[in-house]
Amino acid sequence: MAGKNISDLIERYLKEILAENDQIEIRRSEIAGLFDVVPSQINYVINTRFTIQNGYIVESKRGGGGYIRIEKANLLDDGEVLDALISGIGNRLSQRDGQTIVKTLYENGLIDRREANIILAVVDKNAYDVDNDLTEVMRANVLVSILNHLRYEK
Amino acid sequence: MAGKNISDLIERYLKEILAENDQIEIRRSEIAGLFDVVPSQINYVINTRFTIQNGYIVESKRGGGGYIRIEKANLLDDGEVLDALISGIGNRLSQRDGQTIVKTLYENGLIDRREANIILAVVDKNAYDVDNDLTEVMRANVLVSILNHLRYEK
DNA sequence: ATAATAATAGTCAATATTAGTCAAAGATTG
DNA sequence: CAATCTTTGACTAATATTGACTATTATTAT
Repeated sequence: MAGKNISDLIERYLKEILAENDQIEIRRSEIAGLFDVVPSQINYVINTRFTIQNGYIVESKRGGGGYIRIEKANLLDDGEVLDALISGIGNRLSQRDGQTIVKTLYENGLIDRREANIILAVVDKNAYDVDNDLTEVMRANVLVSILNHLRYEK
Repeated sequence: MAGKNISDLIERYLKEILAENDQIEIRRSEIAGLFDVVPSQINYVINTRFTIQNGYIVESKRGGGGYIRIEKANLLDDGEVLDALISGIGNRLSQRDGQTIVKTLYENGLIDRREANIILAVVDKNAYDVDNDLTEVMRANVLVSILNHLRYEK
């Protein structure tokens, strides 16, 4: 629990700031310098400790003036439904199963009609111009991405 | 929101003026001088931030009395907005351009915040678990599929 | 009129400045 | 000891900045 390793210290440092601001913007190299680690360790900390499951949204930009921004997500209380749906999706997903999931989301009040229609477009077999095997893989991935975004609102 | 590089500052400056006038006419070298950058950086800003996907139309003239004019595109109905956006998408689409499109959809009232959030999930770089080339192709396909669906709902 | 010159903007590629990925090596834990 | 987590760094990718060169239009000189 304490902070035996540097990643934990970096995590704690960032979370202390986030306790007072609901968003921070860092320069990766600065934080790395502060803790005397290689810059990519900051990515490691973010990928392991600031995920959406942990309640954080991370955005970044490269190039001059680049940054990494960490934001506290405003989590909704449908997390468990979403967890269940996500774990039910494997590596691939048929159009039919996708439609079933959309229906479940709608019936549980997680999305309205218009939102359902958008997601149905994503699940549609014509949305991917590749062979069926790859389509099923892509469909699974994209739908999971959507479900994860339904965890919070901006 | 981001604004630690000069291009962002120039963008913001121009958009502040455009918030009150629906068109502006600048002398490239003047703006460059104002921000102390080389003139061609103004082209960079325009090409990356004032495209049709962003909802702007740009015209210019060289020679004495030359100018660059930036105009807010005044698209009449939703169908026209969708046509313009779709025509700007080729076979591939970067995350950045995808985000720009979502923003334009929102600003034109075609989608609300929650819907924007869903489409952002589709456009997110983590939504496709394949190499970047294929991701860009898939992203273009799926987003076009969504845009076409937006035509027939309401 | 025509040609030369000045006054603009456009293009493109080199360089600079960031962040991201990935896998190997090392450390910790059970 | 095996599994997992952390640390490191070489390589990659995205974005921004710069400047040399080009293209277009207007003005001036002949």
